[in-house]
Amino acid sequence: MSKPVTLQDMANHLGISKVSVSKALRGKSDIGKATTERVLALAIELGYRPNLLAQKLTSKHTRTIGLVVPKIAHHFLTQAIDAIYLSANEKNYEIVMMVSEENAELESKHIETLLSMRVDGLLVSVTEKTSNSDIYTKVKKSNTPLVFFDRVIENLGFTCISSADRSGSAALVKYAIQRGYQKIGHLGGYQNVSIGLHRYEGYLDALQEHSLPNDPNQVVFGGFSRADGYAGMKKIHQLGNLPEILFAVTYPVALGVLKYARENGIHIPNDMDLICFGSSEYNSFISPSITGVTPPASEIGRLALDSLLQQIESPDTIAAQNMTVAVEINYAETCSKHYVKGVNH
Amino acid sequence: MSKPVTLQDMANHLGISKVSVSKALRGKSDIGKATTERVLALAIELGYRPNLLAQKLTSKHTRTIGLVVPKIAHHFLTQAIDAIYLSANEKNYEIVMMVSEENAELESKHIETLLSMRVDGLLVSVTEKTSNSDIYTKVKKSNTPLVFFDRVIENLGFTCISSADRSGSAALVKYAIQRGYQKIGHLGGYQNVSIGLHRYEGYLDALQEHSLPNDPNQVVFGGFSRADGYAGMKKIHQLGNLPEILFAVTYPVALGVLKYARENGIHIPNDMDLICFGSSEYNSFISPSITGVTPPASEIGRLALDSLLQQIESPDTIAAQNMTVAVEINYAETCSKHYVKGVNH
DNA sequence: ATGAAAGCGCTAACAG
DNA sequence: CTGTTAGCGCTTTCAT
Repeated sequence: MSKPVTLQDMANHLGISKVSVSKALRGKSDIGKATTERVLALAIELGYRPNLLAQKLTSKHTRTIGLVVPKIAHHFLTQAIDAIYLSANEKNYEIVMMVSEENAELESKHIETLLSMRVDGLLVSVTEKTSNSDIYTKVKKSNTPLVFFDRVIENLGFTCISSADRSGSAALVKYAIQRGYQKIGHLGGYQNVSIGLHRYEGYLDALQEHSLPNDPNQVVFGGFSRADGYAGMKKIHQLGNLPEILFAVTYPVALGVLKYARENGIHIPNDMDLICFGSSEYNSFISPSITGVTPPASEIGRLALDSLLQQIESPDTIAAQNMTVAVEINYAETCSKHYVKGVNH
Repeated sequence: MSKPVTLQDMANHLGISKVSVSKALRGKSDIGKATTERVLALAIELGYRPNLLAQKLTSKHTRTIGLVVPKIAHHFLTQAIDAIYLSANEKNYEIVMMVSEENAELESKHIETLLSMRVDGLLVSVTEKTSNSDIYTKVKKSNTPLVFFDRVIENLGFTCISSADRSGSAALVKYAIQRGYQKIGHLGGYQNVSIGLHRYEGYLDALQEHSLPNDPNQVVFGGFSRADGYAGMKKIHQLGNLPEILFAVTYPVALGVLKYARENGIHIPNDMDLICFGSSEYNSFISPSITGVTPPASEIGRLALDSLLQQIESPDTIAAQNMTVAVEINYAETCSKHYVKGVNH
């Protein structure tokens, strides 16, 4: 194992001190031009590679930011992560990503590790089950800036960047109502998770605004995965009395609904129609393609990073600003059964 | 900014030396039980968090492995990455992932950075365009173990783990032939990329085995994305003379074909049929769902990591073993037009 | 323009 | 059982 070349090695070669080598390498103006050039040449010749660990140990900032996500095989997150990496790269920050696998304990452990690595800041999207916020208290104590994105925890004193879950859901459901649907069901997410709660609230807002009854029998809560959608739809089916249209809390949940429906002879959109919060890059290929509201994942990722960097680089500016990013309805094959004059797009 | 607690801080508090604190924290047996407990208690009280940078600088291994991928929003890679993270976590290694964005220069830069971080090993899937292998020569010189996975570069002396691109493609195309298709086209990938080349070779193998002519007019090469599939299909269409079935080098390419076909009144599978290498978790929802061959992404990820860790942990064992993982045909709606007795599954 | 000294936080080696 | 010394590779400060 050929040991990596160090500053001292180069200093020995050139018969100068390692301090001079260090300075030359960093182009400090107080080193002779000739010396600088000799150093640079030798560095290339020897394949010198600075030891980032040592550098970071020395300097007070690490230019590293920690990213914690519940999983990566998830359309929204994948896109957001992509944007974060891209953006970080431009700004010369390194990202260390850890995956919590929807496991709250692992999430804590990862955050601890990241703090131990002395990251300059943290970007986190919480698990479905995070309830205990001890770890976040620790983060606060450590004085490390943190920004929540997508699945956020409010009121902990950290910036939260998420999609306009409530107003977006309301807009979507209102659209369905205008389209002529009256009996609207909801397959909701866990209510202790921000997106679960807010999307449900938006659903209620829309019903209320149009003075439609809120029938608890038309609402089932569960998780955010395809399996949850399947199970939820099963419940609704077994209750008898299908809604005219069902609002699913996420795209995977909607797919689960589609699957259950297909297997049980429920025709979508004829027997029951479907809308959801979220989408997929493959939506236009899916049959029926699902009308829904799409959160701007990349933008959320980028905003979260920007906000974090701002907090890192100018810690004295104003405190945490929450931010909500508008969503857009994207029209597809579902939710188009009832044509209503003037509302068709 | 409250400075993090250090060993020295704790030593001062307790009136002992920092070495004792360090030992106590790590449960070394040569420290008194009483002292150990006092240290542990204080550590919790003060919220001591070891500085990983310092630890890693000291110890010769960092238990960190670098992962370089061309992008993350890609079904296969997403799954493989997932498996790698999961597996690494179990084995107590940290993953530092960097995204090359299909950019060879960025790829080199990332690898340099990772080497500077003194990762114990590297896992890389190369970009579509990687041609210059200088950086890999440097990696060799640095004596850092590296394993290529999925998109690999052979003959550089590194272990390569990939799916059985050639035999899998051949098997798929042979299946189509048995099914009765004769005029088989190919939308191939760049031939300087391992998967592009091998899948094309497999296609040729199948034709040859069945003594079918290899008509260059039925083959178009390009990239691996949906846009490439769209463009490729356009070319084939403009050539007139559609194949009976088209073998697409990747799933996204197949989707591009689907899109072009839909927009141009070509009905799949009636006017032309389609098969591809790869799949998506959404395939069963897509219309028509595409018959193809699915590489075991998770397994490849896991194998790559295992192989790397083995090289890291016992460097003296035998050299790089390439490995190819068998793929399975997954039957869907395409490639089922010609029913042939005894071949239907 | 150059370098000696000190220190970042931690651990290994050796003494006592 | 506990502590001293030395050093990981680098940078900052302060002489020269």
